[in-house]
Amino acid sequence: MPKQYSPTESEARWYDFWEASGYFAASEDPDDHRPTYTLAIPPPNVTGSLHMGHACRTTFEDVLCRHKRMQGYNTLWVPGIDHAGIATQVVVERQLKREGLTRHDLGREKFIERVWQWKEESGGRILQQLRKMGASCDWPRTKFTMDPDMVRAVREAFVRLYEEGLIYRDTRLVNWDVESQTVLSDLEVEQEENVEGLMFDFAYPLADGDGEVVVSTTRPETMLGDTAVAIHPDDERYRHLHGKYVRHPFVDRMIPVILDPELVDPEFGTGVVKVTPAHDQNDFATGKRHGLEEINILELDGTLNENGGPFQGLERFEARKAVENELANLGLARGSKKHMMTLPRSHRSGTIVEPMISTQWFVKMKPLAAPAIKAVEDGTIQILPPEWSKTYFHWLRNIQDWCISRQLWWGHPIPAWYCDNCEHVTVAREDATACGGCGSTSIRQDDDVLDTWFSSGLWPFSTLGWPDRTLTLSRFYPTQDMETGYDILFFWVARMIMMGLHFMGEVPFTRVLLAGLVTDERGDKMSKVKGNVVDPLDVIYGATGEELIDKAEKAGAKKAGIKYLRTTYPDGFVAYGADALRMTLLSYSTQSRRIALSMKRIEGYRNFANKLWNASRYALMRLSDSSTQATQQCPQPKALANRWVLSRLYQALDISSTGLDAYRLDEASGALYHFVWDEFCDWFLEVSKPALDSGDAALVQETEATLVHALETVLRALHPMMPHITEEIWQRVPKWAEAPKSIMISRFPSALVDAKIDRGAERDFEVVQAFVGSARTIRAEHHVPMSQPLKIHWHTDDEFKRTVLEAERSTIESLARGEMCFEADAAKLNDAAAHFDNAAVFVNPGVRAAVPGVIDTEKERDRLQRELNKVEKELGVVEKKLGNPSFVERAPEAVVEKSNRDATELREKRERLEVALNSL
RNA sequence: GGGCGGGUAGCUCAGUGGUAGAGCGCUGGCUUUACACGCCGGACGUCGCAGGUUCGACCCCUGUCCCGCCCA
Repeated sequence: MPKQYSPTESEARWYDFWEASGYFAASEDPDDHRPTYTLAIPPPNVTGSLHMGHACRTTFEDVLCRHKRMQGYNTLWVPGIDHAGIATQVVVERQLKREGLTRHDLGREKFIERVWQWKEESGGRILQQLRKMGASCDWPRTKFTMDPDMVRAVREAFVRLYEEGLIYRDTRLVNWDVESQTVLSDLEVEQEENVEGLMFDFAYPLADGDGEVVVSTTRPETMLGDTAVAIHPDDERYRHLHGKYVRHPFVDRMIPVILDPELVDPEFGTGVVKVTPAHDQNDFATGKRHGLEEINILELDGTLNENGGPFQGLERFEARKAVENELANLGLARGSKKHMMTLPRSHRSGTIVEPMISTQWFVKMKPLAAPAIKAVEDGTIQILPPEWSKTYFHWLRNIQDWCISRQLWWGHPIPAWYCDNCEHVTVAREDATACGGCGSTSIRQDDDVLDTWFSSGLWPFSTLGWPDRTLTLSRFYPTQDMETGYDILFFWVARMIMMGLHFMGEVPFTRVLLAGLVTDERGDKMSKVKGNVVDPLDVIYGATGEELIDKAEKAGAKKAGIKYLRTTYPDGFVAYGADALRMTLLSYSTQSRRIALSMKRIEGYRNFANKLWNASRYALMRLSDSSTQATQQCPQPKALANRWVLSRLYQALDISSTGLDAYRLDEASGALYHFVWDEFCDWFLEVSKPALDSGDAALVQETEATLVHALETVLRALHPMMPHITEEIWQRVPKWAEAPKSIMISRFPSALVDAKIDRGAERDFEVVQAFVGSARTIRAEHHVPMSQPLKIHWHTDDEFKRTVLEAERSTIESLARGEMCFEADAAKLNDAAAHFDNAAVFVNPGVRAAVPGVIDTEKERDRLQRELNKVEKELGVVEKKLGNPSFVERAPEAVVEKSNRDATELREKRERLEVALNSL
């Protein structure tokens, strides 16, 4: 085994081995009666390429699946990809653009063919990348949301909802993306806040006689669609306008003055509001209340239509300018001022969204939402972290109907056909050939496709065979955990719950785990433009600084982004490996919403992997000449260090299991990390050296048994988190005869068995650790080289401690590099200076020692003074507490008792230190 | 405007009603034959601010200021 663990080759080798061995596959065997554990992957976009968000989710999900699998569950992790409507269409359109073509040049059919072709070639690359993370998905079951069986599920869902009256077609004000030329759901619109805009004032002349009313708007061009001006009914200033009309200056239209207490805030602006029902949410509602005409002024591409009068054909922002100028020419402009506002932008294209009147398909949400609310209220579904339940409830309780049609070509076509001869709309599972109303064959299918999230909403059951009642479905549905980012709680999670309850009559999963968003080290969102995207594959395989910059530039990073990259990662990354990345991401997996990924932290876990590797090297070297094998039963050693390490091992396993069960993967991984490094390596391996060299056959045997058991066990416990390196090592560990072929199908170490926690051993070993620690401090402070052994004169009045220290003498002498010498006469240590030449002293609870021949008086004085200060400070706190009568009266007895013990111990220590200081 | 989350060591983050923790960084030393991706030491925090509850608060409550996110 080489000195350094190199992950790259090893990870690939073991991954291939697992996959080829079929270990990722869930069992369909009817005689397999193991409980099931199912987790459906949040299907990444087919256009996607692995980013830290995926890496993070994949790691959590893989840990959960591997853990359950090792615990004996028939585990199914369903992989898949999402067709991602707009995102994909945009990618392919961009390709066409490079060839000088648009999708219209190809036509719908050819275009869709082209998308499929692209999907076959490069789509789904992300699934290969998930493998690099170690994902143990059941790959042969991979689903694509446009696969034929998914199409069937989507159609079934649509038709059923339609038949139940939950899907309807209606004219609404929708969010129109003029660039992508499609409607967007409310969730797909982002609000850009605090944009400085211009509030423009202009006057409408009264139709009869003199006078005018002044209105304000940030979108002057919309006045072309105004069909009313509104005032508050109680506004005395405008009482004279009741029942009057104003004249539109550009189009021949009389506009009524209406009274509306809901729309108008008399305090705001002039107290008069222009009403454009076809292009503003509030105005639309107002229009409905007053029966106003809805005049659409825009073409689908954002230019003005025939209702724009003289402005027809202008692009919307040009039209804005032109309207302003023309109003000024007519003397109707009344000035403008800066105004902070919020702009609605398209999630995808980034363009400013226009509210437009349009006929679209909707899903009635209230009836679907009610059971979904209940499921979380009554605990059928648990959301973690629990704070998110509030957000979930708030959204569902105020839910609006869901606009599901999209004016795209790529997606699930809406299974609705319109008849040329009658009004009937035919909605059918199979492609319709004739009108369901009049039988005419002159029908055409709806041009639109469904919102991508419509198919994703069915994911937990469509992937298992629905609408057929398959065995797979009955066996693996409902799934258990749904792990995903909180950013799609509404988009996806809530909709899956609603759809699952509606179509399956059962929740799709019982627990929702919401992970935070991965950001760069500064806490900024990763974005290609900012150049701060850390590619998980670069972390796994390494990349030079130039490669990082090159990649960022190609992705369109701005100068500042490149600069950030250059200064933050000048040397790029070495190959840290997937296991190190996984551990890092796990260590962040807390309640926090932000995961500011730090490269140094990844390096730390890479070092941990190496530590584990070298500890194993040591263990295997030491075992090489012996027949010792790992056993499934815990050995029963006699030596203190052996008993201690096993006790600590099972303690760590307990914490780790508790963490896993509570989805606190940071705690689960942390417990094992600290056990391996701080206890197994730093103490146990060091103690094992003299033990294995002792020549005492019994001691050697039990130490070997303990060593291999602890190593083999902790490897299994670590496997869900660091699958590759644990397999690499585990394969080399000598094991019991019927050991499985892979660690990933071995049994997860069961946590706590009380008998294995050895309190006595832990307490005794702590005495040893304290003694060794003190001796080491003296050596370090006085710069005594390792080549110079210490002589440690010690004394204790505590029989137990004396027994322990005597028994562990050889261990301590080896660890501290010194010779222990018990002084029966305690007085000698009280006045160490008189009895030992140039002695440094240390004080442990109940134990004192003098180390002659090392002293540098100044340094010793410093060290003792520092220690004394610390003791006095602590003692001050404790004494103050004990001096408070209400504390003694009211605090729990155990707390008071402990304080008393602490005080006694501290006083003794203070006294010893003072004596030592004075004798210097 | 409403809601949610966060403000703890230089940095990134844990944390508990009973004397503040980790990793990295900093710092002193060390070829201790598993590991320098290491070992042994050391320094470093009035736990955002102000009140309150409590014998005791970083932790609970109220207010307040910053930062971030979501919704309108």
